[in-house]
Amino acid sequence: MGITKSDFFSEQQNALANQLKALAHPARIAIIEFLIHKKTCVCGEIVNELPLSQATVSQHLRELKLAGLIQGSIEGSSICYCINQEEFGQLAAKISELNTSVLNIKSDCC
Amino acid sequence: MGITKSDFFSEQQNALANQLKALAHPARIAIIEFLIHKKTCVCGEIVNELPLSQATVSQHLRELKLAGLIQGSIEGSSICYCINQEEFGQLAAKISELNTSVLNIKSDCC
DNA sequence: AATATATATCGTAATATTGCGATTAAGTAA
DNA sequence: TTACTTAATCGCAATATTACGATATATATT
Repeated sequence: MGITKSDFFSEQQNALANQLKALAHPARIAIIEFLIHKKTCVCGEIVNELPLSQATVSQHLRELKLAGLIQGSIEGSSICYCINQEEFGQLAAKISELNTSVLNIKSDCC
Repeated sequence: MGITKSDFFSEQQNALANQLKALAHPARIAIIEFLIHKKTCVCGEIVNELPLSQATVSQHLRELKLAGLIQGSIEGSSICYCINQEEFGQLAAKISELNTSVLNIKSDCC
């Protein structure tokens, strides 16, 4: 008990849940928004932007990377991060698709 | 330590993170998909659809309700659930907006 | 080589989530 | 009223997440 019963759900459901979970933290949303705001790769500045320790920010970056939402490439002694536009687009598309279906619902009792 | 430092992030960032967190579980995605599939309010059937106990499903429904993504209304001795189309649409719009910004990024190093 | 800078990882404490059996609450039917 | 049905809540155990100091790693500079 206590563990998420992933085995009983579909690949798609688990995959979507994982990417959403990666986004579902204010610090990680702040990172994404910062990368959007900078409109390019960002080396190093992320730690200074957030009210969190370097270790914690690194952990958040790791989770976004694992979920495929950002990429990092070595640039000298630091690391450049940017959004994985392809993956982010696919996630947005899935949500949009769900919403299209939601709009088709004709509720009759709520 | 260990607690999410919500105070240091904006209202918007926390609100978005909360709604995403509500969606970020395969069981809760399955619930949303089931409500979409039925195309109307659903009374009672949700527990039978999921490989989880009644108590656990009720808890997931509660979280979706707290996040505003679904609504429940009393229908005799059972409860009818349906998606809150307005709230779901707003969440989808936020993600879509983020993605529009992401598409404007011209990465030069990743 | 020695030092400095940037980032990742380890270890650990605090907190949150997941899941379920048992119970409660509230309506329905007999 | 008593029994039945439906759904929420309680209490608890297992697991996961969040955060950070300390340490490790890896590149750059002197």
